[in-house]
Amino acid sequence: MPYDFKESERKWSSFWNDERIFQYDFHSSKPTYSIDTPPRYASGKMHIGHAFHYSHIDMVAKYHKLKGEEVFFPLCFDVNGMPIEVNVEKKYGIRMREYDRQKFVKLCEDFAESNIQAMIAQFKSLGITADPSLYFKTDSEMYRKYTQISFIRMYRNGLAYRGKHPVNWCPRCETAIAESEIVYEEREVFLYDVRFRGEGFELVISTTRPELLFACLAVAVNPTDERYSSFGGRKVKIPIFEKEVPVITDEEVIKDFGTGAEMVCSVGDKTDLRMIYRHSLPFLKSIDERGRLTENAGRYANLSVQDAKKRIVEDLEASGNLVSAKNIKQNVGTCWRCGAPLEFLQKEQWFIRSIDFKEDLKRWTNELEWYPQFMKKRLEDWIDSLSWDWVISRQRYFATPIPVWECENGHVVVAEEEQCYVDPLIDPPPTGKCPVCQLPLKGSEEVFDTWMDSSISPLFNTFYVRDGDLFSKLYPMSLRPQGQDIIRTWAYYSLLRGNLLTGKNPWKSIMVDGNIMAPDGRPMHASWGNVVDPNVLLEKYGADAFRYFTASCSLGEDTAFRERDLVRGQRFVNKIYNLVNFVDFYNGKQSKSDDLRPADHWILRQMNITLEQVKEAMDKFEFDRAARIIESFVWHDVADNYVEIVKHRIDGIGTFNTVYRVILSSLVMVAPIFPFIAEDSFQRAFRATEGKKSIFELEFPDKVPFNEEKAVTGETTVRAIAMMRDLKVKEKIPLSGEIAEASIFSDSKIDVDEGDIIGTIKAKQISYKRGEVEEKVLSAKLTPELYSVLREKAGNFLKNLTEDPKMLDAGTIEFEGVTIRSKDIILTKSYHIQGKNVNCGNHFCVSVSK
RNA sequence: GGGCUCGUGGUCUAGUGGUUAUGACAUCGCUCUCACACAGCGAAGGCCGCCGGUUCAAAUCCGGCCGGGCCCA
Repeated sequence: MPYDFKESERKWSSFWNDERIFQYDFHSSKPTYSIDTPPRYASGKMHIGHAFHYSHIDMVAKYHKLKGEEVFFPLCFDVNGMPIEVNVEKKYGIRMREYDRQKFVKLCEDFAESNIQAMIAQFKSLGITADPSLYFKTDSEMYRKYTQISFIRMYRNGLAYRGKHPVNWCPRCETAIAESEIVYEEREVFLYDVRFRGEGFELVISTTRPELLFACLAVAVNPTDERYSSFGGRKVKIPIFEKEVPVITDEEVIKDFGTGAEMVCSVGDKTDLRMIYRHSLPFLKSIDERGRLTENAGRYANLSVQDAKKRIVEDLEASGNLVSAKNIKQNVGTCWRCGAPLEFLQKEQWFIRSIDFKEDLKRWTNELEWYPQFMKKRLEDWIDSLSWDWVISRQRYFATPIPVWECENGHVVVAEEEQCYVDPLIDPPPTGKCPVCQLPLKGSEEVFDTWMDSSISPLFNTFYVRDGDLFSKLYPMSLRPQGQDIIRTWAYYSLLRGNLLTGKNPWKSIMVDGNIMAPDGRPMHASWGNVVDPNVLLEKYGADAFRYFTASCSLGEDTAFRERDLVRGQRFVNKIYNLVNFVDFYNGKQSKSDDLRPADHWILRQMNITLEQVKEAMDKFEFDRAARIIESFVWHDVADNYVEIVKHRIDGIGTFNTVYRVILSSLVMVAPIFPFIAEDSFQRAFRATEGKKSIFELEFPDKVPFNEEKAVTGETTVRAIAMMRDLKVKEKIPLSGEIAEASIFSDSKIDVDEGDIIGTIKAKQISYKRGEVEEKVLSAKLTPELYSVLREKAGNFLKNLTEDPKMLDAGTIEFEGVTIRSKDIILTKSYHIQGKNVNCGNHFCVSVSK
């Protein structure tokens, strides 16, 4: 009966769940390994990226459980924010801002909740055993309560404050637009070169927005631009408006865009915004909510942007200050709903101080262990590039309300911690009236940036505020696993919040994953038709095979999806299934006791090496490496070689115990990657003897003792047998057929286990022969050390050696004044024995005769 | 435009100084071999993206270019 992965997966995922195999035990004496699980976004269907990323995390969880740690791996969902709002708008054909706010929020909650059961089922189908007893949802009042409390604490410590910052604004819809609601379109626009005059010089700037001339705060040039090297710090006058502004230098100015001089306006685009912060320029309101110029524009006030542009260009031309105008293509941000070009508008916003902590942030970043290392650089670069504090307020509906009230004079009252969770649009303020001017207070309509919620996950997980004892036990967490795309958001904000609120990093290590690309190497997009559905794959190959693919992806790198890895994974699962059949079949059928033989010592040595290497790889989250090492051991050492050798003596207790132990250890090693076949195998063939409920209650195996000398003999035996079996196939002798004689050809004494050779290849006798082999040196390999000694003589030496291999016989060779030991040289030879097919390894050849 | 990253047989991947470059999938041969034909053994297939530099020696280090990916509040 072949392995029925569907039945097995159904059975064991329910078993793990029912038996609470992966439930965290708060009273355990084992050390805790805690994972700050990325809350899965509750917008619906499972994408292959989710399946990939959570499989990696699950491998870490299962590996650490097998290492004997108490694993804290919460099951959690992220529910706030715009994608769900958009889904709800689509589903019901409504528009958020035209709909009753509380009703809309309710629709969002229901929509998200309706997806969660399906997502839990998806996790189960992948063998992902996040712990339902550590469950949270970022829109629950319980969770939002701590988002609000953390804000209140930061506010009381002066870390949260109110200030002005631009938002993207649609002048037609008269509403704020989130970054992800912006649709960028390439449009033809005019680039105008405009003359600014200074004392004794003039400067021609290039701009696509002459209507903002009046809001020009400075003219910027690149500091490395030789044309303008003497201009920095001087003053120029804005044409028409005759206002004087400074010339500043900024590296962000692109030298070959237009004239290489540009005006910094309040606020034309994002570059302007960064320069305003960098050079401490004042904000000046230039455009109002309806997209008209403000009174700061003087006689152009109240004109629409388009009309003002036309009038100002005319006036520039009339006054001789317009040098030229030419067509260029430019990406313009437009409203996703109405297509109108967006404006940047100054609005009151809430901020969290972060610029003050740049140096601290870099230190905190450095204190983390990064996997892979290079991801750290991305966060450092991000911190370096910051120009303003974190803006945490959003003008949306479905998120945690900012717990503040305001009077009409702008005095702010912040909620008391005891009130939380609180919705200021529903609940009364703690003070009744404004304590400053006694006017009525109005609840804030603003909500938090969703990163305010998600970035307290390590605090929420560790019972911050809720339970001091647990908090000191669990914080900081062991690991933050996350995607590379959110380093500058989730990782950054969590690091900042964790430290500002507790004075400590939220985790010890961070593991950053890449993305799964479509098979064509591009990102998956529904519109490109290259989306791969993980459910189809699970149906076809099973979860273990899918996990094998995910394991084969190097951490931190983008990987194009490749179905053939699932094929390989499935075959490997099948291989394991059959190996366990072998063990199961012979279990208890031993009739005599026997001692370990060289091949047994050899397989134990190989197992020890494998255990060590797998541990090393898994500790560094190198799943691809771990998978390769295990596969090579299980498939080649164990299945192809060892099992063949022990078949003739499997009736011995010692032999069987070694097979049993090697295969059980292999199962434990592979269990984080292949949990289903590992559990299924354990239950079938090992549970009764091991006395544990699940394979995940075993411990990652320790090294076992073996005899090195015998292992070497074993290795030679294994090689000899492999070569002889190959010869039998070539000579068309059935592998089960008997042969008269097996011969070993060598110039020196070869130690082998004759019993295993005879037993495995079914030979009547073994003969040793010498001197009959004709050798030809094909190539020679030198150790790196030898290369560093020989240096430029290396090439010449190798040439001589190939022509005259006898020079090696001396043990040491004098070559152009250098002494060389022959054991530092590895020769590859070809061998011939007259009239006979032979197979050869490094030191000997073999042949078989019928 | 900037930062980081990847570019290796038909396809995908291992390998970060040492001279016939690892393995998988696909292809072709031979074998039902008593755990497994989802297997075993074997064969064919590569100017290691391009150009230049460092070195006795470069897929590997450095520089430039080309192409893919993530991010840029």
